[in-house]
Amino acid sequence: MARWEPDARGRMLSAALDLFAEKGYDKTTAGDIAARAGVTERTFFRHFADKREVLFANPSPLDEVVVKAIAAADEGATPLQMVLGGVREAAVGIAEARSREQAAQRARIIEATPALQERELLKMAAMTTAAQAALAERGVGEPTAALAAYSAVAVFQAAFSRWVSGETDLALPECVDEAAAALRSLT
Amino acid sequence: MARWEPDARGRMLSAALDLFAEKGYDKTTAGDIAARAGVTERTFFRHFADKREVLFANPSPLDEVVVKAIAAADEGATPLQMVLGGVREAAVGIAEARSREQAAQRARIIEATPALQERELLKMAAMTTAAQAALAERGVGEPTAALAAYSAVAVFQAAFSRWVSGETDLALPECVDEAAAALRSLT
DNA sequence: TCCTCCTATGTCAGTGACTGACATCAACTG
DNA sequence: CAGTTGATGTCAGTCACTGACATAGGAGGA
Repeated sequence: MARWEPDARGRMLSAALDLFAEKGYDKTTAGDIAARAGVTERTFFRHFADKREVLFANPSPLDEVVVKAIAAADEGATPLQMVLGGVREAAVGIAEARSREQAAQRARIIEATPALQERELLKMAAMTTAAQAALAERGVGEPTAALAAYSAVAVFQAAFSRWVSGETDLALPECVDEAAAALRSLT
Repeated sequence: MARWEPDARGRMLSAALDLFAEKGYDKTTAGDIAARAGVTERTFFRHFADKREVLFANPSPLDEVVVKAIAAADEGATPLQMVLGGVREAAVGIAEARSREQAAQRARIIEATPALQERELLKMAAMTTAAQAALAERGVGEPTAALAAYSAVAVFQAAFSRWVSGETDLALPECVDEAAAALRSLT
């Protein structure tokens, strides 16, 4: 028999979600999460760099997915198409990992907490920077790369918030397509 | 004679800048800043909501400037022109309040510290949201308002980073014009 | 002039996020 | 079977921040 119950990380992940939904992020201490997961606070901080990260821990970070997709994109594609393709794949990954309801609950928690919004913005900025670098790798020049990355991330955010809102029956990747079309129709 | 030296806030502001530049943000405690300014830590937190805010405390927040400019914009202007006008005025305000060297030092500190990047992103997001709302007030419809606000803020960021980089002799407002032109030339 | 309220600050105790150092012990490895 | 490893526990410590209460100039009125 193992010395400890397996999957401490998974238990902490769901304990955190539950507690944040029950009491709110601010009123939940790291110790609360650890206790519900049956570990100590110290163990919590060994798995997550800080309390916020428990909400942003992804098995396959979006940056990586986007970067790989850009590297693998068709030669003939425009820069914007390359990033949008990457963003779409990230969307597929998210939809596989979480149900819409789970994503919505997470979004509600983040929306209620400025500290979490900051972290989300940082992740999005990281995605933008990564996409920009990946475009550069493909030979895209500088004003274009930045703008394309920035716009595609904007599309992703718009699509995600629409998907989560429940105003549409579309799946997340289709929401990305829809938002990308909206972007095109502005030029 | 006054009970305390006047302008405690101003002293804390410059003490913070100095210490961050000397030792770095992380190794500077709120108590250090307070001590150098000749006040107590408690007083520091009465003036600034948190340690990061000391770097983001603006006499006239950018949001307000942008919102006012959008409200006062010409009837005939396009949404993007309205926001760009607001962003340009914000640029004028910044250039009046700080020298380029001061802005560059601040930018260096922020760039070295993820926690500060998060806060900056939050401020930019707030500016975007405010601009979006101001556009709505002027009757601009929804997909357009969001995109225009988002793009104009992107222009602002590009302009600011170019101004601070020292690669150009242009003043900040002219950098905004330049970045806006670059945006136009993409469509 | 004296009294009173107001305001900016000081003082102090407390909570919670995180960190470093060290101990423990099942499981693996040879 | 002895040694090593890895995930965890334990504990003490630092620092960001907060609430409650005390203090004393200064402004304004009686």
